[in-house]
Amino acid sequence: MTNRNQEQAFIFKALSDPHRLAILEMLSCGELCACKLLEKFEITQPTLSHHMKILSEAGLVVARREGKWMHYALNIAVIKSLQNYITEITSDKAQCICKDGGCCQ
Amino acid sequence: MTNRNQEQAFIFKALSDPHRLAILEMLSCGELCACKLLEKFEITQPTLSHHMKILSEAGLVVARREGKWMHYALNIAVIKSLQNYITEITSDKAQCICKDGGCCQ
DNA sequence: AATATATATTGACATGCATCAATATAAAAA
DNA sequence: TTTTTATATTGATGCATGTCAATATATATT
Repeated sequence: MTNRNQEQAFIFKALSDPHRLAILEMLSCGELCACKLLEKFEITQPTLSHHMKILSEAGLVVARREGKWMHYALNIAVIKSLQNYITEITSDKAQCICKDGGCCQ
Repeated sequence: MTNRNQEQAFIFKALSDPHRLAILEMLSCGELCACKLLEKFEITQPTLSHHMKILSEAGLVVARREGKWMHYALNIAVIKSLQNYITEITSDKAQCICKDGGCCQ
């Protein structure tokens, strides 16, 4: 269990809530104000703030303050990196434990 | 917040544990026996069984019994579908809430 | 300076989760 | 049929999480 697995597990945890997935979806074509996100969900403002903190700490979104307002945008680099990680760990490799010989044959 | 988001959130939750990511990685080049997985981690047998159940229920792995032994393999279709989902929700779209006009400009 | 507005933090609550020891089940071997 | 082996289930424990009401902070407006 590598460090990389732990880092990526943390990012997957941020993605493991349907509200947060919907938020990312809303950000997919550009930056949005928190107030705009809040309009679209049946959650309170503190709950939205909590979700945005989790997405930010995972690096999935970047936050920008503009006066009173917070603007959030996708962090495409982190998303692409996650995609690469999924591809890597699920692709066949030359060296692999399953080629060590069996314990139960 | 669509049904799709809820389904995929469930899959991301299965991916949000470093042990489970390491298990998927071990399965990346072929089917493995539970006993072989167990050898490689500092967890008890019931804990491994718990993790395999979560991965199975998420559809990420398929289980096959052969006598006393359980063999697990990646379910590539579900993994590909997850990849597509990530791409979809994070790609720019023609119709998007962020083009509705602002609440805070 | 006082007020209003947008967002963040705190504290509480109920639920969920990773883990283990103990036990149960399933299948093979003796 | 009894024993052994591989895996699953149960129950308990400590910790994390999503949610809200209440409050605090930050910024703009008057």
